[in-house]
Amino acid sequence: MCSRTRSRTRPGRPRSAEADTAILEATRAALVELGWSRLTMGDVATRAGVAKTTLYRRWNNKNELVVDAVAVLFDELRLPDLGSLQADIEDVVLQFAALLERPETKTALMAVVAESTRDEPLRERIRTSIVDRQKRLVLEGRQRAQERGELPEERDPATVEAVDDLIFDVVAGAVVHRALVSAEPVDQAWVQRLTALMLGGLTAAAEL
Amino acid sequence: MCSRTRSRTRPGRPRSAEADTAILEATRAALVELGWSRLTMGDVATRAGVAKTTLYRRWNNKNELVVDAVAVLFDELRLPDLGSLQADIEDVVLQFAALLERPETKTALMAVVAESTRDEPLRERIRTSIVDRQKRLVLEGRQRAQERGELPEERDPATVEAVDDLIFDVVAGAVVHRALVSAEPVDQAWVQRLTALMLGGLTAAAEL
Amino acid sequence: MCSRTRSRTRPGRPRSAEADTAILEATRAALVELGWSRLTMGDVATRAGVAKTTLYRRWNNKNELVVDAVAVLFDELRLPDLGSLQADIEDVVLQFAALLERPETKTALMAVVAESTRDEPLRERIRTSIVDRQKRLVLEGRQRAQERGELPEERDPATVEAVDDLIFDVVAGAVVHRALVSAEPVDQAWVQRLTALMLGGLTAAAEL
Amino acid sequence: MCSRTRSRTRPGRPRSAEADTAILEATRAALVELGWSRLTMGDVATRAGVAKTTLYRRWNNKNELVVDAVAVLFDELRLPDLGSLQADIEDVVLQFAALLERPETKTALMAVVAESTRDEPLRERIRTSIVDRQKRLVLEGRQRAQERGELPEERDPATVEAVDDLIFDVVAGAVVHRALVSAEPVDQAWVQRLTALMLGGLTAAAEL
DNA sequence: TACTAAACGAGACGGTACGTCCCGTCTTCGG
DNA sequence: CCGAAGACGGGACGTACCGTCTCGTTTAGTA
Repeated sequence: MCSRTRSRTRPGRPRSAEADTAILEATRAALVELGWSRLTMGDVATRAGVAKTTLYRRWNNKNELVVDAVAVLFDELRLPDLGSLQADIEDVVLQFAALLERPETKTALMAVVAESTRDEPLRERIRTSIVDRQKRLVLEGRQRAQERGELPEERDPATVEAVDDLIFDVVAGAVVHRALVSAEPVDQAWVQRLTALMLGGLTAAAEL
Repeated sequence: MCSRTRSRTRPGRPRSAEADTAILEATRAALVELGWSRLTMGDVATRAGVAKTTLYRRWNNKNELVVDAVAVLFDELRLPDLGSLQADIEDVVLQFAALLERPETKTALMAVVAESTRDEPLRERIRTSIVDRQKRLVLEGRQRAQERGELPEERDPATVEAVDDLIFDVVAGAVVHRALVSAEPVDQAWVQRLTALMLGGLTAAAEL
Repeated sequence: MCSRTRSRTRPGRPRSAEADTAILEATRAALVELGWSRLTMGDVATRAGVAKTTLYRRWNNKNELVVDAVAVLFDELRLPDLGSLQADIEDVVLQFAALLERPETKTALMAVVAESTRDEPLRERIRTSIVDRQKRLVLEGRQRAQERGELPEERDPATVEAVDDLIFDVVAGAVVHRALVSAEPVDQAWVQRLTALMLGGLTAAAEL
Repeated sequence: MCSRTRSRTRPGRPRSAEADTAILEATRAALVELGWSRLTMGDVATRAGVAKTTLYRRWNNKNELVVDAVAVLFDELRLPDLGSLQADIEDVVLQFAALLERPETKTALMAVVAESTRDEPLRERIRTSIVDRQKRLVLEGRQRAQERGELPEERDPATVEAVDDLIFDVVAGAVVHRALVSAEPVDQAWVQRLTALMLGGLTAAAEL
């Protein structure tokens, strides 16, 4: 009945919380300096002042470690309230672009996604640690826009979710593609065009 | 007669053309079976019935080899003429999605893009071998739509190019993101929504 | 009354005697199954149902543990009284050979001796736990033979000790070398030859 | 018919002979400094200016490497001709004792013998590389002694071999046991006693 | 009966070496 | 000069144990 039942305190020496944070910080530092492919577990361990075994006790491989190390950066994204949906979106897209410019994300993100095509647990970890967590931005933005009357209310919840997902893929995908594949700057002008295209599409679709 | 002749037929044994195609095929086969990260140069050489030296004589490293092996697949994309822009786009997007579903592209594409963030020559090779070659689809589609009157004529060439680039990043980015990051199916329904969003946005923008 | 009492019964929980015997038994079992080099402290601890800490509280390292685990086996050697020195020696040599055939001694003995060449405390432990304890057999045998008149009395105690030591090294060394280095069977015929050689040499020497 | 049939010249780059000798020398140096148990493959490779893989390409493990490194030292043993069998034996036993005192053999020999109890290929390697090669000393000694008339001729070849083997085990075993187990000096006095014991035994046995 | 102090199990820790895999280069021979 | 074969120096991998440590939990004798 009381909560003491489940795994009160595990026997043995508890894991060091300091080690966790030191490792994640070291991983980000190594990503900045070396990039994904030159990052090694041994180097991360040395930077963190930790034994290699301590890394492997917590993460099965380099990919999962890097996902966790990078995931936290995405939580910094904030949807501002600048008065209009267009402005809010432009701001958060620029935040996202700035994040993708950081060397620790730029190289790591694509690499783990590439690996995830062959690694189901990794894909799941990416989804829960990064993707799903950032969908909140789309959800928030749409809800606020509807309250403001900038977007029409859509009743069918399945349609709502489908549109949210579409927006997420379009915005995130376009920014990533622009930044990493096309290797062109994600500047204010481009962001304005992207946002206009998308909002135009949304309202046009709603009027049908 | 002049000294240029030596470049016409160099002395010694000429390079085997068969080796080239065997290597690229072997690379694709290895990608299918092993994925990017487990693919090794030695394995490709063995599959191709070729010595490792022969690989390195033609490509500097694994990344460039894989780009060349995969690039040719993208040339299969064709913009059909189904009568309406909407239908044409939906068709080519589905072709692109099918291409991304193939294991040899799925795993390789993101990986080389990831590497390219730290490797300028590789980025250049990706751009010329893959990216720029596929922009033709956007160009073709827009021109044909304008001829049909489905899209308004835009006079300023800089704007034209900017919009073409935007469309390319949006469509390619969205599909890639949907397929590889969100790991959701790129099915007819989703493609219709994407196309509608985009065309809606384009016409809305043009009316301003 | 005086402060020496604290050494009689130390405060705190006393060490478990069961643990001691369980550990030594587990060590022998592990030697049988795995041999010296694959035996690990963690494995012994698990077999004994004991924590690794408990091992290290009692023995400084693997070598000392193994010496203690094996030493007790040597105490089983008994010099029988079969009526003649030749017969007595043959019997005890065969006992010794049988002991060396057991997998827990075969693999462990040479290994700890090898380690002892670089580890003075270990050498001392081997000497006191094994070597010196078995010299009793030579001493007993010689004394009994002299009482029986099978060997002449030697007066000089230094010579006596030197000869005892020589016999010990010759017999033990020959058996070990035959069994482990030459890897030939220590059978009745060989033991007879060895014993005859030695007794012949001893009487020949005494006649000089 | 011609000798070219068997493996004339294998394809590919041939193995470096310099690497072989450098590795064996480095192994002996490491044995001197570190002893058997602290010797590591990586360290040997570094000393030899060679990659670890080069070691593993030639030897399966540390044990086999050490056997080969040490074996050559035993070939230095020479049976001198000092006029009498007793003197010859004493001399070669002292050579053997001196060899066993060298740090590279002292620690390594027992260790590989210990390992060989669980490793049949290793035992075979020890036998062919070391043991059988040194039996020549016994053979030579006996033959010369018979020519000189110091030992009676024995006709039965099986008996001859059995006695040769016995002598080998007795002498080698006694010296090793004295030096490494008893850890007492193998000095002139002790060697004289050992030789006398053995020769006495041999002649006594022959007279029966 | 409670206190105290050591022993206990469990298991995380920093560290070292392992033996393997692959890299990209080189050295040989034969075509 | 090309190509196969394969050895080379190098570097990272992920694993296995080492011997130590830090927990919370017994288990005595003592107060």
